Amino acid sequence: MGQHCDSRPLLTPDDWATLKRSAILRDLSDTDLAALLDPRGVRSLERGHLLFQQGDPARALFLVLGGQIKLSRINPGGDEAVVHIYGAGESFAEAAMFLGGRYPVAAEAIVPSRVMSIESEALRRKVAERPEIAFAMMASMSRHLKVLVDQIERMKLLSADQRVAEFLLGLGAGKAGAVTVSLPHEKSLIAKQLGMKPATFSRAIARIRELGVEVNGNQARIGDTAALRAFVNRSAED
Amino acid sequence: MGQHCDSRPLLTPDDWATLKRSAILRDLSDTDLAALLDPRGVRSLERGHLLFQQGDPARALFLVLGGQIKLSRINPGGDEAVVHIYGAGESFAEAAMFLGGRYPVAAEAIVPSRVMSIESEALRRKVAERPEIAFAMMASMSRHLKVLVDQIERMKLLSADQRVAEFLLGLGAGKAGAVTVSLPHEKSLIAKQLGMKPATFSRAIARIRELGVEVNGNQARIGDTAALRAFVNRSAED
DNA sequence: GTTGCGGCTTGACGCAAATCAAACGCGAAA
DNA sequence: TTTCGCGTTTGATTTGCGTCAAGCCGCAAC
Repeated sequence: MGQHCDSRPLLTPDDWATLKRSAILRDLSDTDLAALLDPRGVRSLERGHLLFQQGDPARALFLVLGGQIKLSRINPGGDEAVVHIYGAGESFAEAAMFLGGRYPVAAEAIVPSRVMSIESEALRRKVAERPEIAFAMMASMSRHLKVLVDQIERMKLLSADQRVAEFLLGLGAGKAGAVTVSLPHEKSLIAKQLGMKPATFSRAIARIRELGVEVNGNQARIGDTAALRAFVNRSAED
Repeated sequence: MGQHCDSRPLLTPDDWATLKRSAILRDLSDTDLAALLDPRGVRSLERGHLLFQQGDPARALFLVLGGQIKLSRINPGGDEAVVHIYGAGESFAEAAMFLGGRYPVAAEAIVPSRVMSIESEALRRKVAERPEIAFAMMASMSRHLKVLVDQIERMKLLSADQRVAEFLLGLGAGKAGAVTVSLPHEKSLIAKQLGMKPATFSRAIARIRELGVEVNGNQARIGDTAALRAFVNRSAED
C-alpha cells in the first residue's frame, strides 16, 4: 500500500522543511521523525483526484506537502457540503483513526497536490512511546474543533453577505486598514465553503461593494477593514 | 478554586460509576483514577448557572456527573448559537486546554447539574506518564469532531423540516418501526440547537405530522421510522 | 480569426424561513 | 379561585436565498 503512486514518490528537502514546520510533527527530533515517516507514504495527486472517499476504511492520517485538499460530505442525493480545505503543512484525518475506522468525509485534491500519509498503527506505536506527539495531535485536533465551531456559528448567525465579508477579512489575516488579498480558489468553491450558491456569492460581493470592497478576478481589496468588521459583528436586529 | 461550591462537593458512588463509564476515563485503573481526580473539583450548578464564559482562561476540562450542560457561542449582538448539549458521562472542553488557553464557547447548566473539573496541568502530567489516556482523549475529541461535521452537513444541506425529523430519529437511537421518545429540553432550546426559530420548529412539527409524527408536550411518537429516514435523505432536487 | 467551454454575473421569480404579533395553554403563586 | 408569567402555537407579512435561465467574459483549441 502506498507504493503505486505517480511521478516522484520522494521526500525532497522542501518536503522535510514543510513537515518540520507542521503542527503535529514540529516537536519531534530528526531521529524520531525519520523513524515515523515512510517515504513510500508520499503521494502526488492530480487536480480532482480523490485521496479517499466517505466511508473508506481509515488507515492513515495525512500531511499536506503542497497543494490543497478539500474535505467534504456528500449526501445520498449528491449535494456536497465542504467541511474544510487544507494547505501545505496542515494535517487532517487524525480523528478518523479513532472513529470506528471509517472516514466520515471525502478528501479531494482541488489543485495538483502532494501529501504524505502516516499509517495509524505506526503512529499509535510512536505516540505510546513519545507522549509529546499525543499533545501535538490533540492540539491539532483542537484547532480543527475550533474551526468547525466557528463555521457552525457563522452558518447559524450570519447572513450570506456577512459570511462573505468575514471570509475576506480572514484572508487578510487580521491586518488593519486597507488590504489587498487574492482569493485562494474559484469563487464557486468559496461559495460552497460558505454554504451558499455561486449566484448568491456573486450578489453578496456586489452588495458589500458599498462597504469599500472591490473584487476583480481573484484579487480583492478591502478599503476599510474596521468598517467591514463592524458589518460582520452587526447582529440581526439592527 | 473549586472549593467554594454549593451543597455536596462529594463524589458519590454513583459519580464513580459515571466516571468509570465515561469515554475518556474508562481505560484507567482505580488507582490511576484516584490519582487523577480531585474531589474538590466537583461542582453543583443550578439551572442557568454559567460554568465558564466565552473568553475565560481555560484551566480545566469537565465531566458531566449529572444534568445537562449547554455549550454555546454568543456574538456581540447577543444572538446565540448552540454548539452542543452534553449529558451525564460526557466530557467537554478537552480542546480548550490546547487552544491558547481561552474557552471559545460558554458553558451553562440548563437543568440542575453536577460536573467534575480536571485541571489541565494534572491531566497533562498524567497523560505524559500514561499514554492510554491520550488515546481516550483523542477518541473523545474525534467524536466531538464528527458531531460537529454532522451538524455542519445538516445546516448546509437539510431543510428545517428535515433537521427536525433527523433530530427525532436521533432521539430514537436508531431503533426501527414505531418509537416513542421524550424531548430532552424545551422546544425553544431544541430549535436553537437545530439553528431555527421556535416558531419554525413548531411549524415543522405540524408539517411532518403527515409523515406519521405526533408530538404532545414533550412526548413524540414516530409512526414509521423508515419513512421518516427516507424523508431526511431526500435531496433538494426531488 | 471562430468556435466552444467553463466560470462568473445578472435578472425574474418562487419558496422557505424569519419577523411581528396575537392568542393560547398551563403550571406556580396569591 | 384568579392572576401572572412563560413557553408554545398560529396567523399575516416580509425577506433572504435558491432556482432557472440568459448573457458575458476570458481562454484554449482549431
